[in-house]
Amino acid sequence: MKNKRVANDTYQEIINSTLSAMAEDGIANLTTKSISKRADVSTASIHYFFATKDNLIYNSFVFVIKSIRLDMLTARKGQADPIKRIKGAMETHFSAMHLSDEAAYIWPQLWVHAGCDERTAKLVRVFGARMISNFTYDLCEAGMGRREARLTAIELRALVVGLWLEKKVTKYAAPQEYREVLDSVFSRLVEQTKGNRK
Amino acid sequence: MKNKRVANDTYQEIINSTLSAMAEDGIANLTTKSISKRADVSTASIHYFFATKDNLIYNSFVFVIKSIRLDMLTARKGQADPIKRIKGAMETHFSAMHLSDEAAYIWPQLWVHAGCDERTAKLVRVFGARMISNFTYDLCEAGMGRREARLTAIELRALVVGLWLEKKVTKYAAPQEYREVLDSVFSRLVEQTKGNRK
DNA sequence: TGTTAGTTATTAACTAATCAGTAAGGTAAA
DNA sequence: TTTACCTTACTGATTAGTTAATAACTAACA
Repeated sequence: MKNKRVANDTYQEIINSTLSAMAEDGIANLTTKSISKRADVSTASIHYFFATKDNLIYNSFVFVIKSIRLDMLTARKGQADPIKRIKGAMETHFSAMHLSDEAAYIWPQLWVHAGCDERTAKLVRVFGARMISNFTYDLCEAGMGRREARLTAIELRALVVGLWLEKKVTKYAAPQEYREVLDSVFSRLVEQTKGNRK
Repeated sequence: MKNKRVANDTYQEIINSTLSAMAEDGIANLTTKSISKRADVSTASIHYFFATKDNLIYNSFVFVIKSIRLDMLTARKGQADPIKRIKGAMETHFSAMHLSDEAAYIWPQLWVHAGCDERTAKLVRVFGARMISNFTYDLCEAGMGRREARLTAIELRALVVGLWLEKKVTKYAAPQEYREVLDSVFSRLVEQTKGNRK
């Protein structure tokens, strides 16, 4: 009954299992055994594909970042209105289509890991910088000055992260309240840029 | 050379060491041994004071939350202007006076732990809810309607969390830019409530 | 066409190190 | 002399990672 799967399946299954184990029990309780159980492979297979546990964790994070970046790119495409482009990107962050609900708990783990692993830190930094850069571009197109656009982009990015964290992790407001906040931010943004579109 | 410290010193030293070990190596690499080395006590002492490692982690988090809450209360006191009260609270979050710079890395760990430990989740929830409640009260006093005040409070709270996380963990903007963002948010807030103070 | 040689995927069984927690006893202050 | 504090020395469980063997497929060749 060996070799029942192709290699690529097993590789991805190990990553999926890593993410779901991490989401459920936290990175502190993540073991090769718990991962191997979920993926229904031996612990040796994990080392066959990823060499070390650390490397597996890093590659799982790479997968998450890539997935979200892809989703955001798709959401941006074919959207002519720059403010709507930002809205789409922010909402993608909330829904995270390609990822399971479990995997959404990965973000805080990513931040934690970035705090003590330079490779992961770089991953997070590059992703965030690109998001701010995109938002700045969009806001300029909507008629904002360069400086104001950048500051607003930083603010929007922080807002996504903050709202997302509160909704997913701490949840002390009702779910629809987070949506209302997001909506009111966008009507303010539309108001702010009204009249000076290029 | 035994018994060189009083119990309370050791107790607190273990908590401090837990926090700094967590900040440096992450909760995943937190061991009783690494803590005992930092605190310069035996691992048995940790169990003498806290029984289990889990309990030690929880109590360390309690200490962090209590410290920040105390700082925020102090910052609020004697400040008549409601908007400045909010500003003070948000800035406290950034400076976190009583805590070392290291300990500031604790927040993401707290969120992560809250994701898989109900006791910690409650701690975080109660703290955040109180902050939103305070902000809502202040905004009402500044002349906002109840509903708008609550939504703005949620937004401000998310902004603190987001900006703080980006500044401390991901840092892809320059340090003074985060300050500029915070300042522009407050001038907007002053503008928004101008004229309708009670 | 069937044999074989080689590659890839996978495992059971192991190891050496490390882990959280315990037991028993020592020390100093009250 | 009791009590609170703290240690050394241990334990059994668990850990990440290794090894040696093998199953399953691939392609070259006879």
